Order: sequence, then C-alpha cells, then structure tokens
Amino acid sequence: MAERVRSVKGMRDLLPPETAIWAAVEDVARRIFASYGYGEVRTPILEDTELFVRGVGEATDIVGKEMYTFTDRKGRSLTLRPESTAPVARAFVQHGLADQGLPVKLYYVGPQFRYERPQRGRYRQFNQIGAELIGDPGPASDAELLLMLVRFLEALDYTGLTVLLNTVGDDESRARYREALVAFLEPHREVLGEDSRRRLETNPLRILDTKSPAERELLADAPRLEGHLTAQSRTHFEAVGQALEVCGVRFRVEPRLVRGLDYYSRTVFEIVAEGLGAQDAIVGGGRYDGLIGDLGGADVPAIGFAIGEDRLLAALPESFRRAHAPVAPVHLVAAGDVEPSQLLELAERLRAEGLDLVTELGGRSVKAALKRADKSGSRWVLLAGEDELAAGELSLRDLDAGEQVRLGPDAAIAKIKGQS
RNA sequence: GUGAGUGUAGCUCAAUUGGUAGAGCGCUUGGUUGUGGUCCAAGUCGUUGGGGGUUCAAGUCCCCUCACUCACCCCA
Repeated sequence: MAERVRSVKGMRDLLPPETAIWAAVEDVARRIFASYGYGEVRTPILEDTELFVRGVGEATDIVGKEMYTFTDRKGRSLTLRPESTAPVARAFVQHGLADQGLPVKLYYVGPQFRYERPQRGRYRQFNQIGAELIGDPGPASDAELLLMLVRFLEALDYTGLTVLLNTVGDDESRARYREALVAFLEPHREVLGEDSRRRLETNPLRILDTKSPAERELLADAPRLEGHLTAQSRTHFEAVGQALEVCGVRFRVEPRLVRGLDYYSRTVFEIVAEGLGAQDAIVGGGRYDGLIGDLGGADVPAIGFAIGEDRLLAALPESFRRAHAPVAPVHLVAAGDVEPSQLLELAERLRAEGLDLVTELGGRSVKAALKRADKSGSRWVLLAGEDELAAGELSLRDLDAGEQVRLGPDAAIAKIKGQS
C-alpha cells in the first residue's frame, strides 16, 4: 500500500457532526454582532509581510518567530496572517472607510496561522471570531464591545467565565512606566531569565506576566503601572469599569495583564475558561489607538477582540451542543422492483415540498437501509415499494414508535412536519 | 525552540520473565426472497508508526527517525 498523506502538523480536519456545531456557534456570533450594528469583513489570508512587522510589532514573538512567511514567484515577501486586527485595519485605511462616518464596526470569522509547537488548544491553523470598533475613543465603546462579547458567550450557554481587565495606559503613561520599571529591574538583572532580560530592552511590560516564581517575587515590589497613568488614562479606565458594573458585567482587574502585541494601548482584557489546560484564554483583546496611524491612516482610535474559536468549541457547554446537534433527515427507501430514477424523481418532489431526505439507492436490502436509517438517528423512513407506487402512496415508518402507515405523499409530509 | 510521555485493526484497548498478534465496538452478510433497534451465526479488519541493531526467537530489549500528546514558551 502506498504511504498515506496526512494533514500538515498542527492543522486538522473538522468533520461532521462537529462542523454543524461550529456553524451553529458562528451563526450565533453573526446574529449577535449584527444586533450591535457590526458588519462582516473578509480579508485575504495572505498579506504583505510588512503589514504584520509594522502592525503587530517587530519585537513580538509572533512576528519574530511564529509567522508562515515565504517569497512568491516575483520575490515578494508574503505572510499567512497570524491575526486579523492588522489586516482589518489595513482594509479600513485602504478603502477609506473613515469617510463613511465613524465609528465603523466590523467582525470577521476565519483561519489564522502561527508556527508554534502544537498542544492542547493550540494549533498552527486556528480559527478566530473577532470584532473591531474603529473610530470612537470613549470608554463607553470599550464597555459596549465587552458587553457584546459577554452576550455572545452567554448565548452559547457559557457560565463560569472570568473577564480579566486592565489598562496599559496611553503612550505617555506607558513611556513613563517603562522607564520606572526598567530602573527597578535593572539592578536585579541576575534574577531575570534569558527571555525577560531580552525584554528589558525590547518590551519591558511583557515581563509583568512572567510565570517564573523568582521573577514574580521580584515584581511584587516593582512599581505599578497604575501609579504612572496619566489622568486621562486613569479616568478612561475607571469609566469602562463603571459602565460594565452598571450593565451587570462581572470582571476582575488584573494588574499583571499585559498583552503580547505591540499595538495595544489603554484598555486590555482577556477571558479565561475552565478545563482547557494551559491554553485557557478563549478571548483576548484591547484598544489599539495608534495602529491605524502606524499603517498610514489618519489618527483613528479603535478597540477589538479575538475569540479563539477552537478553544471556544473545546470548552463549549454541553447544553448548547445538544440543542444544536444536527437533525437526521428522513430516509427514502426503495423496496422491491423500483427503478432508481423513479426513486430520484420522487425524492426531488418531496424535497421541493420542504422535506430533508436521504435516498437509499444502494440496491441493498430494505433491512440494511432501515438499519442505516436507525443508526443515523433519523425518526422517519419513507418506503417506496412497487405496491405503494402503483397506488400513488408511500409507507411511512416511525422508527421511534415502531409504527407504519400507508398514505399519500402530502399526508406523509404533513405527518412528519407535524410531529418532528 | 526546550523537556517529558505515548505509538498494536476504522475506534477503545489487551498480549506473563522476549516464545503462534487478540478482544470489544464498528463494518458486511445471513437468520426474515419488502422492515431497524435486542438476540444468534458467519465474514471483514494489522507491514505492531518507519528504519536499523541484539537474539535461535522482538509488539516486548537497544539506537535512530517520524507522528501524536502534555508542559515550558507563546497566545486565541
């Protein structure tokens, strides 16, 4: 036997019936996001590498070592998108969406690619459902975006999620704090690990979310970002929290929460779920007030989030799964000497009347066909035998009740629709 | 990129100190020439991930390699 070709490492197939659940989750997202005035954007999977270098940041791990980058036939450097905020921002600038009036509200659903070692909840191709609110600097926008996110998760029957909230301040706050943090850490260089020492130069704030016990101990006495916020940043953050409280959204302020993408500013957040192992963040997001300017657009503030759809599905409540399991269609079975073409024609007429059905054309026994119908979870079987067809009728078998009646096609459809 | 664990049938797993590769589920057929679930019977299913080595003999021991899993890291 020839060697089997397998899917690429870290990339997986999604098969029925699981794909039906994915579709159901995405339907909920579309419905809820639409109810907040968001429209769908679809950007290319491939972008100019420069977009991510400038947008996500050269010093980030994503850009530094996790991108699928290659040169095309003309020598251009292209990259499989590792995230979608930068592409959406690029599209916003490229198409002059600001001229339609701000804010612009967009959402997307689709695959992202990062070259990492796969493990639970982490794939090299993974799907994100994200939303971006572009063009409103106010805290009420932060709160509304979070509200929409929470409502979405509630609609999936999620409970027991923790919303972690923090602010990384505006540029000025961050510059001040950065200086203070480096000044504090510099004398303790020897306590820091290799990564943290490198970050002391490139991105000191990232050191805050270290898991190293020694570093954590050291950081306990470190200056707080909170103490270095500009009055404006502080007011903004307080207003976000207040709005969430008014709307009944529970959250926890997590001062150590900083995010790995350079474009974040002011409000940042994360939602973690239980039972997911080490990769438990199902949502991450925050403000990116400077990104659109960095990409050559006007100075337009924005905020957004990205949901890890694979993780979302991995932790999806059973109740939602049950409610959205696909319904097995009716089976139409030929019995006796019935021409396949005759059965096809009959099936088409029934489908035209709004019946979902699968045909048993295999030329196998009625017994086998019924077995398949039963295993599929279907309740109804329509038997089209010589006798029935001659009389212009069908036998409708109710597999649950074990009952069978002969009746005309319209009556059969009515009975199925009335009882399923 | 680093570390650890695991690879046996489509799936879940057995196989004693190295000694004939198995079970359940699934799938196909029959018991019912046009009737499912339960039951009974038969059939189908393997280069034991791959390569090399040790041995009379390797699923089992050793080396290499690949894949998967988990953790670090990273992040969704």
